[in-house]
Amino acid sequence: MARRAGDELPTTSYLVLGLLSFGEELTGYELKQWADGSLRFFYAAPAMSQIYTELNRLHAAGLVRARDDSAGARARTVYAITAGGRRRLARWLRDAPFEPPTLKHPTALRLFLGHLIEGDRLAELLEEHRRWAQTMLDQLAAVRAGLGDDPRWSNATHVARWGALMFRAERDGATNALSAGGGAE
Amino acid sequence: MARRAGDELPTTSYLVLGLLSFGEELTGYELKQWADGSLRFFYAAPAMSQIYTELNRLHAAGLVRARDDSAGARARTVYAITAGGRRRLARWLRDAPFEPPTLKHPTALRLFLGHLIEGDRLAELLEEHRRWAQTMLDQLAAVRAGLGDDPRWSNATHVARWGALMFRAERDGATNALSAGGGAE
DNA sequence: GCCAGCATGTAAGGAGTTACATGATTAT
DNA sequence: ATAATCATGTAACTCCTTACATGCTGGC
Repeated sequence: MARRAGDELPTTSYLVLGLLSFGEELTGYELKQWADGSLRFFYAAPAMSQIYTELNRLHAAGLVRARDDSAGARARTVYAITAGGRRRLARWLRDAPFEPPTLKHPTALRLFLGHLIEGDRLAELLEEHRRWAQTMLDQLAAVRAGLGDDPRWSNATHVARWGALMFRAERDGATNALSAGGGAE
Repeated sequence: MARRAGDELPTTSYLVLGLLSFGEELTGYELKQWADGSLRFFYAAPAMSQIYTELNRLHAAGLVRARDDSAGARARTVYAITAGGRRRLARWLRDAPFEPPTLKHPTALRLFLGHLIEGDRLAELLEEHRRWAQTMLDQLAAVRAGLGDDPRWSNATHVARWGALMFRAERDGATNALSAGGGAE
């Protein structure tokens, strides 16, 4: 991804900025937990080190404010979004052109190349995929339950519902492939 | 993505090797067309330059064979998978551990951050997403029709069916979000 | 004659990962 | 005590993309 136009930020920056836009002061560590806990259902969660990189970038650009919150000998820096950061994020949300989702689906790739795998092994993989999708559905349901009726999370609830549709498609796709020949053709 | 274990190849290598595993001799250009035409539905198609990079890598490792097929002044190199390449691919398909799909879903991210967008603009984005998903469904249906009953493509057919489930979830998710508040909350 | 498509690459560089390194605090 | 969790970073490196560069060939 070369040559980003001068002042443009990568999507991951907006992702971090977005998490901060709910108003809380958060550490890098906490941001990672948020990302892993809820965002990952629809957007690959960045690595810990990447979060710190983004925070530095955002701080250098004045889009977040850093406050030292060390307790005793323990280092702790909390970040909050600035007014400029909020404007910048809102501008991106409004002006960025539509971008289709990016998907990399190793299991589907392996099914596509099924002529080179033994049926049993392929079935195993599809079964594992099915289990994974079911786990995601369960975790998503838990997240959704945690959101409750708070109107502050109404958009999160919509996304969670959408996610449930996606993971059900994943689960059912694997199940179909399994019964259609992944196992005993 | 640092420190790939000595002899391991990135998934994109296996993707190219996989396209060649159907037995035809193909140019880099043709591989790109294949990738764009059928594979992209479940695996982000690599850029042209990346395909050439992979072909060089695979050739250096003896996994593909290159044959000069230039016609007159026009350069043309066709690549074919070698026996070693086939073995290597089969080994990966068999031994590689399960890997969950990677998804980056900008529209869902923007919906998640909907508190910072005007309803109309959000609705516009969701509508665009819905249209995109419908287009993918149409194109996928065309691909599927082209596959026919040829048993050689039975796995491709399974993948295409799976893909249809996924894109329907995309379309319906956007539609739901649209009626649930993306438009007029 | 000219444009779309065929065909092949190189260069620059951003995005993001894993591995490494370090230390404080809290629960068992 | 000791393991898990909290917390922060650096280094090295791979992947992959965009932009650039070049030229042939066939159809209109």
